[in-house]
Amino acid sequence: MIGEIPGVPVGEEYASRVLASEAGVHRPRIAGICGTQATGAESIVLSGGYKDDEDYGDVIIYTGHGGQDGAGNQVSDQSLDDSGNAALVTSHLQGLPVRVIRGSKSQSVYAPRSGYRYDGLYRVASYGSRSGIDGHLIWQFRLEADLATPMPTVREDQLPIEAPQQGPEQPDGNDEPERVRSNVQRIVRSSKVKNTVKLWHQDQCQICGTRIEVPGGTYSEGAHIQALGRPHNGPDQTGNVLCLCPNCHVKLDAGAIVINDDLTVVENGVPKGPLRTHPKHGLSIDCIRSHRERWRR
DNA sequence: GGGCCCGCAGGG
DNA sequence: CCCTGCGGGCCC
Repeated sequence: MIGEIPGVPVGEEYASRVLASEAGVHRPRIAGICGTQATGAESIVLSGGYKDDEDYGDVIIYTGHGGQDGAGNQVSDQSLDDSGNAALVTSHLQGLPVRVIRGSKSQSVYAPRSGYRYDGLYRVASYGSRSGIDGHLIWQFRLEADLATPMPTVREDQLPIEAPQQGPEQPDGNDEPERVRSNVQRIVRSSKVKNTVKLWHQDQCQICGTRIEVPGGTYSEGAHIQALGRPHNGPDQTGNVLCLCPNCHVKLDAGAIVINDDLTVVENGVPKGPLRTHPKHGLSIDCIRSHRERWRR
């Protein structure tokens, strides 16, 4: 289950991983990432197992899993083929929320004194690879707290991390990027209907054929033909959704592209060829007509 | 407190 | 099915 677990408030504590698992907050009993490439990540645990992690409370630099020996040393490179890491990529590409759980073994000042604590929803703002402390390739994910997610409590026996001091012995400039809460983070609504359509088309744009491939995944957008809500009142059904690249999505939404009843794509009055279709993906002619009527000119 | 080893659920 | 993974308890 992606997002909040009903009945589980932010700050809920669990004495053990087994109890957190039974509550559904973080189902795996050992692994730090729960999820798959297809669904995205449900939840992650910060438990001090990866020394390259950084925890600033509302921003977390989370290291993917894999490549370790039993003693917590990186002995080989990490990969995005690893299901947990690929799940975090999907969460980024689809803008999905990820539950964050902090464990007492984390070195962070935000770690709970004992056991595990659910700390709310975060988004995967970015990700990338680098050489880790132990010299092997690691993948890291920047998680940013949702606006509704409160700053976690600081352990009383530890001081919060001080910002780097500006002193005369400091070199000019500042390599440390300013930590500012990004409230322009794009939050893409994801629905079962859109995911179904995107899966049928394997993220290939039904208009231009583009399939955006990035490390760890592919990207497309589910676009409603007839817009939802007033005054258009389009249905949230697969017959009213297209799998599109971002460019064609904008063109469809703003009327640069309309579709004829015979599924010919028309861009600014010029026929461009047939819409790509899939046998399981029946389209609503009513919705196509309604969209065309909206942009009659 | 550290090392060990027995775990199980989730995922391919 | 087999394998892995930011446990956890027990022994020393």
